[in-house]
Amino acid sequence: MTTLYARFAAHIDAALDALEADGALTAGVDRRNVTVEPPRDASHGDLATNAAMVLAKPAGMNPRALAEALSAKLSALDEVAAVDVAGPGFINMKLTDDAWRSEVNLISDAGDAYGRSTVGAGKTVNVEYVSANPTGPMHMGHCRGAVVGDALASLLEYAGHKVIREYYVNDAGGQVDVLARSVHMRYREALGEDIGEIPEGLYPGDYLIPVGQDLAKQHGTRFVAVPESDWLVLFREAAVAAMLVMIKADLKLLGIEHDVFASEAIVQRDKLPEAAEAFLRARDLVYDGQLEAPKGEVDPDWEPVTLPLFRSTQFGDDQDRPIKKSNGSWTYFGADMAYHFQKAQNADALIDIWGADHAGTVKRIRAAVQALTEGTKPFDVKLVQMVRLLRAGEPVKMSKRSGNFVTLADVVREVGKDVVRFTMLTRKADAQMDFDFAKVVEASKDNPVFYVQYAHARICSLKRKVAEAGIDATTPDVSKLDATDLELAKLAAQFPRIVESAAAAREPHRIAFYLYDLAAAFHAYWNSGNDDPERRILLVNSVETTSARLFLAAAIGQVIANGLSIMGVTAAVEM
RNA sequence: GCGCCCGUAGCUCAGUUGGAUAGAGCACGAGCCUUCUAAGCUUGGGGCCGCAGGUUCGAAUCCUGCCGGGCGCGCCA
Repeated sequence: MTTLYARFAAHIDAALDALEADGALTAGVDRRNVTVEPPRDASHGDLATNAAMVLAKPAGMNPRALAEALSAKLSALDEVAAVDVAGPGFINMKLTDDAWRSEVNLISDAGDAYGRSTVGAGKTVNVEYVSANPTGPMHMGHCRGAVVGDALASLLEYAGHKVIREYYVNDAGGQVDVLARSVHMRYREALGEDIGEIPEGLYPGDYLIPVGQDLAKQHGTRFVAVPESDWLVLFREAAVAAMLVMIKADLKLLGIEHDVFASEAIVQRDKLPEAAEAFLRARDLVYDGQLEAPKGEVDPDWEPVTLPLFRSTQFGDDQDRPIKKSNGSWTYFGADMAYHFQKAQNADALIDIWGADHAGTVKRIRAAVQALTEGTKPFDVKLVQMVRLLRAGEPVKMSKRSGNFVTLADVVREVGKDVVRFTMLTRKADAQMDFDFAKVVEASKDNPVFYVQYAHARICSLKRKVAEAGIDATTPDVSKLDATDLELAKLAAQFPRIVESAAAAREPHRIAFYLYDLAAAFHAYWNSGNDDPERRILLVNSVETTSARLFLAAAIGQVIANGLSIMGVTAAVEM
């Protein structure tokens, strides 16, 4: 049994086939833009399709005439009560009540699979997210990308993709050397030396103290008075490993677990950049050349240097990009390019979640992926905007220098995983957002986290009440659901198509907005029982109506729970 | 100087990839609690969708040019 919207998409497709067979429609016209949607204005009916308008032009036909022909076919369907053609060629359908009742049954039968889709066709998508430098605990700056990436990964799974959740560990650059030097100071400190203040430019955080202590325990004084070159690699690896343990623990607080932690150092050790360079040189996409001096302000230190450059301008970038530095080591871009090359071997599509401050590097990586995969692997970057932390309306001050940043662990501890995750998904990713500690825990309609959770909890409480009242609701009869009840079913029935469109657009926030709408509709339904006791769900003198409405409410609760599971938020049973 | 993102109600934001009369919450006005949890519900007012052109049956959505805001801009990560 397919869901209602999927079924009607198939009905329309079949009707168009029939029209082609009759010679009433030119064969072979592209149908990709044909949609089935609820009309904006409910008075137009339950479902609308733009098929006639979209197909008329390429078929060389009059849209109204095509609409009439198509509506004749559609009106023959059992589930269709009425069809009319409106405006320039919209086909509006009113469905029978039974069509909607059967969807309630379907939700109940499908349970936590309701809304799952196969549009992903099992294609593998690699979602790379977080990828914070392994130099300290996670702070709030990383949080939104982590949640958006994780929810997007779940959403794509729900829509039928295979998903690889990946974290790229930048353990090869200068920053991890700085980390290693910071740890070396903590190591000496652990051996009893008075190191005083941690010097400017090193990481001052206390979280490095145990790392130094461990190294002291393991190696004693061996690395105190020897040159840096003797200990740098060892200390770097130990420090990065320790940082990753912390980061994984932080991510776990948010319910996030990656499948793959890919190391930049290993990318370099395995000579992947060399392979990528050779691949590109063979196609004349890497050459040795000089970049022009930047326009605008003149930098007196500018000197032209010959470097191996990737021809990213051929793929729409503003200038070609160096893949190696003048000292012969790889640039960040050079390694990153090779890393994406590797990811593309094991996936059909790549998605990166980046902070908006990296917007300037999107073009070059896109160019590189296009060049290295010869255009065969779709690649998307989702940019995630900054979150402003507020406490009672006042911005929370953060200073990385003093180590006084707000850690992710602190925030999760204060407001909870569910609140953090849901809140991060209440804006589209590329819009800036405020996170106010007071507001996100507020128990009011103003707070979507609470509002959606509350709807689910209410439904659970209802099940308990019905049981307490001694009503046997085990054999619900959906024919007892009237037109008012079915309005809720209509909204619930949209969940599968919301999932598909959100997945296609890579926009998990749409699930959050949909759940808010569904919760609002349920609360309104519930409250209508205050004005009119006949509209209550629990009616002690009518077992049939009670069990039917409870069945409907349970279906709404199921959809809310399914949506929340995509977001990684717990569906509260009571509040 | 160039590139990217953004501009929708007084405020915070949605807008189903081009559909019909542009929506929600807050705030403001008016109703509603001996309750299946009022932790809310119903209802009213409020809009040149930044501006000007273009594309077509049809534009908040796509294209071009301006105006305004944010971010970035040679070998950092």
